[in-house]
Amino acid sequence: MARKRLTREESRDQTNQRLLEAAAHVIAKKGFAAASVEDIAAHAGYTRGAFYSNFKSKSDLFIALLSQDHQCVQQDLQKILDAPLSMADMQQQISQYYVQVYRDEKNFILWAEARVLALRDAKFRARLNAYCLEKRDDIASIIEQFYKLLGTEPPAPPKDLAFGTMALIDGMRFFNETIPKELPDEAAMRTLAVMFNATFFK
Amino acid sequence: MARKRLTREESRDQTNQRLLEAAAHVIAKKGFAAASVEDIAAHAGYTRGAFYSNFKSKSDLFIALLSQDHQCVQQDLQKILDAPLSMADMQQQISQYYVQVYRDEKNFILWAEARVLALRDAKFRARLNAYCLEKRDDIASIIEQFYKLLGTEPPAPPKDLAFGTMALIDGMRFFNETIPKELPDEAAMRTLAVMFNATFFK
DNA sequence: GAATTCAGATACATAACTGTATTAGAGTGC
DNA sequence: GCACTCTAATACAGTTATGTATCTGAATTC
Repeated sequence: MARKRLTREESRDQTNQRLLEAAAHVIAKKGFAAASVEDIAAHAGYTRGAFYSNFKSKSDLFIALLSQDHQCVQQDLQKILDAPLSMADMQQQISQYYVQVYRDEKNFILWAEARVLALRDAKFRARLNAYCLEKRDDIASIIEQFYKLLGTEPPAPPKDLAFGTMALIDGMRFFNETIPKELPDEAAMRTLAVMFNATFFK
Repeated sequence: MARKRLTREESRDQTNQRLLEAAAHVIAKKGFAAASVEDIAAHAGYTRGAFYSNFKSKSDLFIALLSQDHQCVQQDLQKILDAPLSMADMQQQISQYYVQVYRDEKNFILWAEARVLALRDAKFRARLNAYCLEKRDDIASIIEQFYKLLGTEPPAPPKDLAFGTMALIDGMRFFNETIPKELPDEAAMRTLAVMFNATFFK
């Protein structure tokens, strides 16, 4: 099993990526504030030296992490959104969205953490708001497209309805994550479907 | 201005209350993890000694704080919920609920923080879930009452619809709090009204 | 009013984290 | 293969937190 000798750039990228992965893990587990730079570096198999040589600060790293995840998710979602829309799959699209926005529990926790951070930290808030608005606009454009197809007027500005959609999805996901016994997957999905059907097909 | 001489119990209660208020302030400002016991005690005008003589730990204090706020909010909400229901005020009740669940920004942040903590800490989760279910059941019972009045079947189990209601309200509040420019109060309320009307009056 | 008890202050012993400055060692270019 | 340049390790100095153990003074009890 000959290990390839890495060039500087490859090696640096590898370290960078490992630090990001470690950060995702440690932050999801302990929370952003409680996750020390040392923790993260050690979990990636490095020391603090490596950390500071790759990132300016812990915030910096977290933003890089979120940014990477956001790009990744947006790409996946784009596929859903790009598919030509028929009224029948609206509902299916929504549940697909629900499933895909946060790929797994870890990512969900990461973004929940980030949102809370954003309440306090203006720099974070600016970043997250940008991502949030990207998503909102994507969804708003689906909604517009949908009502054009339907030939009727939307019951509220599409952008606001998009916020509503995101709010509902995020909120239900939260309950589903913290009280799965009371709100299992199927119940969450069914309720989402009922509420979205009602508001969009009314 | 003669200051009343306090009995031991009065004095202790006062300290306790001051620590709780200080904690609310400091935790909302810095976050639970970053708020040190020293911070909190100092902000209340005491030293750490006072803190440890009143609470077992920081978690302990936070739970006491949340518990107190929950009781308080539940009382207020009970008044809304106890008012006899007519179909016409359903919508008004909901926007009143929206306004009252978190009395101000500070409380909103506190609960957001708590929810994230709950994702990691089982003890916290148990507490918050209990509060959450109390609210859900209150809302579910309004919904039931409402459909009885209407003489029709609800489109989904009232308890699930209640989760949906809470999810939507919390989620919208979050956007309204972090991107007020994009989702001002009126837009948030109007969208909530549209979505709730659709699902409940469909 | 002396003895006691309890709230809260102070002192202490540790532990952990931060960021920088310096150093070692492995890629790179001539 | 020698000088150089970068990545990551190490050493260091300083800060901030934790919880306990002990002490003090004001309330309480008799």
